Amino acid sequence: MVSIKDIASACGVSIATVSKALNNHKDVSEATKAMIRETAKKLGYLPNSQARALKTNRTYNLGVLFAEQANSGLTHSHFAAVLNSFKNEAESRGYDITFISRQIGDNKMTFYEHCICRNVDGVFVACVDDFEDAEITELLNSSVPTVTIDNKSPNCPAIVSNNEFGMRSLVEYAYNMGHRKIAYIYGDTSAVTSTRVKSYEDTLKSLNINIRSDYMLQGRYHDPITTEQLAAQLVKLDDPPTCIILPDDFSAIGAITAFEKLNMSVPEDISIMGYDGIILSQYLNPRLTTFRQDTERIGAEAAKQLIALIKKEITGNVVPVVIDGYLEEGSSVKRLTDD
Amino acid sequence: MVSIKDIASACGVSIATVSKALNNHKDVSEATKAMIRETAKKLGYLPNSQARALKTNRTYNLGVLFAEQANSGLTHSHFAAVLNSFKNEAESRGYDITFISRQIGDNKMTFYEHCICRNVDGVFVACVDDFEDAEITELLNSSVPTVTIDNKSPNCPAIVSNNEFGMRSLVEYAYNMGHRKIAYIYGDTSAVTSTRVKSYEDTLKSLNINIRSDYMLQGRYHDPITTEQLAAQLVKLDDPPTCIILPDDFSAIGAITAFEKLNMSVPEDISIMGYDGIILSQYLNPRLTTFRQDTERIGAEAAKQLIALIKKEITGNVVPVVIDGYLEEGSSVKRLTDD
DNA sequence: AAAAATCAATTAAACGTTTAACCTGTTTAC
DNA sequence: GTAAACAGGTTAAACGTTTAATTGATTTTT
Repeated sequence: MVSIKDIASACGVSIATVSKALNNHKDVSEATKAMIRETAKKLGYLPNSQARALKTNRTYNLGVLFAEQANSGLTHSHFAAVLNSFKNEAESRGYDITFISRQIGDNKMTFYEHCICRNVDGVFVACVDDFEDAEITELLNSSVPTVTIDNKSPNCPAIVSNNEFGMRSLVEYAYNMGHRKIAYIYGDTSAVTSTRVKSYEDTLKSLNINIRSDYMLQGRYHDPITTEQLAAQLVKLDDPPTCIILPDDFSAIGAITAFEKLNMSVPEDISIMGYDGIILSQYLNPRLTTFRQDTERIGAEAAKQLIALIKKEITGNVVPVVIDGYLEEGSSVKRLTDD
Repeated sequence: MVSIKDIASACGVSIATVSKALNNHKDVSEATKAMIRETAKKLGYLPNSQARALKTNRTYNLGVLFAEQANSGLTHSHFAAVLNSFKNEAESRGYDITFISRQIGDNKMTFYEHCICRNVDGVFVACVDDFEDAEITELLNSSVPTVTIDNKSPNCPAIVSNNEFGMRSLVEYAYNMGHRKIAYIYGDTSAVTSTRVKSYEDTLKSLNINIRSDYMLQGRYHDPITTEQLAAQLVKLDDPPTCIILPDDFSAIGAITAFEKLNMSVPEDISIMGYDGIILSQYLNPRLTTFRQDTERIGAEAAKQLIALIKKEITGNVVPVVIDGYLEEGSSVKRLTDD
């Protein structure tokens, strides 16, 4: 590969001059710069990013931590969409993105160690549902600039979807459609879940509806199998709900499966609502009423915040950026006549 | 950060000894190795991957080129699934993956140049439908180890899904269901498309069905909008087809939309078939009959081949690895009574 | 007992950059 | 006319590794 040294000897100047010319420093004459740039192009010179990083400690590389309990990875529609917009935004600002794993070559390591080895400028912790995990906290408490989504940590900027508003929208929608027996299968224990659960309860209260513990079941995110069992359980209650809110759209498939097996039809016999608003949701039968998260903005905002943090334009102690969404009305909720 | 130098002075040995000890060379005594490893751990030493790469020219980093005309990126279910298994396989073998863009910092560059700058060990060209593109050929003809999918190039190993078999399966299935008027909306011009078109034509011939040009329309991959128009066009023919094969499952949504608007129901009024077998396909209404590609194996095989190529265990001139799939029978094709 | 081989370490150069410090010649200031 | 400022360079060190060449001591061979 052609290096700065080759350009230097071709131009009859020192390598320092070449470096400064290519980085457009002020103490190289325009004439020399022009000549250096020209020969650089002619020789097909390309800077070696690791040599540069070694000196400057800047890699223009962002780590992405993409792991969750369900381990669906990139096939997880919602997170894939978030990552996609993160990627687009980061790339347009000159940053590459690299997935953070637990190994480089033969060396096993923690996520944090991986970041240090690779010297990423910062890391986007996406698609993580357990922020209590030892490896995650190690990373979040480290000096590596970090941005998270859906996590309220004092340590690093966070992009949070407006889960309070989202859940309220869903419950109020069901209420307005005449439902009073609204069940909720919620996901794995997490900040998102507790926000949604609180909002579910608060909204019911504000609507003067009693909170029933038999209508609240802990399920799992992105897990149709678990959801299927729980949904079946709910409709077999003596006093079953008329509407069920599911942890996410993909899990809603589980509920649909459960009702098919029980020969119940949606929304005639039972109404359901999802969360996320993935593309799939609008092609399910019936179209799913769900709360659409703005994945486009979430990802882009995460990239902006992370880069701002890297450039020290902001500090870690910021108030989370809240991204709104909207209720996507499908046809999975029946309007009850007795309303 | 703690470097090899710190360990050296802590242990009272030279940095060379430390390096060799940590890389487990033979010419360091076991006792010294043990002591060095111990202090390395105690000091929290982590190797700097760019310094190492600078000397060794091995980054343990694989580039991924992920771009197609529709520009749906990671939200493209089929390619996301392929990438996911590629990622899993690569990571389990100690390789990181980094997306290849056209910029690093403020420097704009071609894909090839990006690979050189970052010094990736190899690159996986996925999700590219135009292998004639100047930037793609520049990369494929370069010295960068490369693996492609769905592309037959003499230059680099390729993983190809068995499109001949896939299309034949679909056509024969339709035939066996009694269909004789089988149309095909095919995707953008590419090796995949021509293989499928040829297989479509060959299969019809072998079944003694005439090939009708009005039943063959060029559409686009992953583009429900275009497909919607073309599907509508097909059913308005004087002698319309009874079954339509679509370029992929996502585009099938376009056909479904078209028929909804025309008040036609699937499969009662018209039968359709997709291609890919994305998760979504089995939750469409009706469930889509489609040819399921083995994304799991395609991605994993791509990673294996690429790493083998990097390690020079294989040369570039290999016969493409063909991955089979299977027909996923849904309920979008009607059994015709007149059979 | 001398020569050869082996072991365990060190020295020093190299990978491709960046950058602080220095140098030299010209211009400006008064 | 001399000092100061500046423009446009160069030198050399450094970033954190790896590794070929070397050294010196011990062991083995004959």
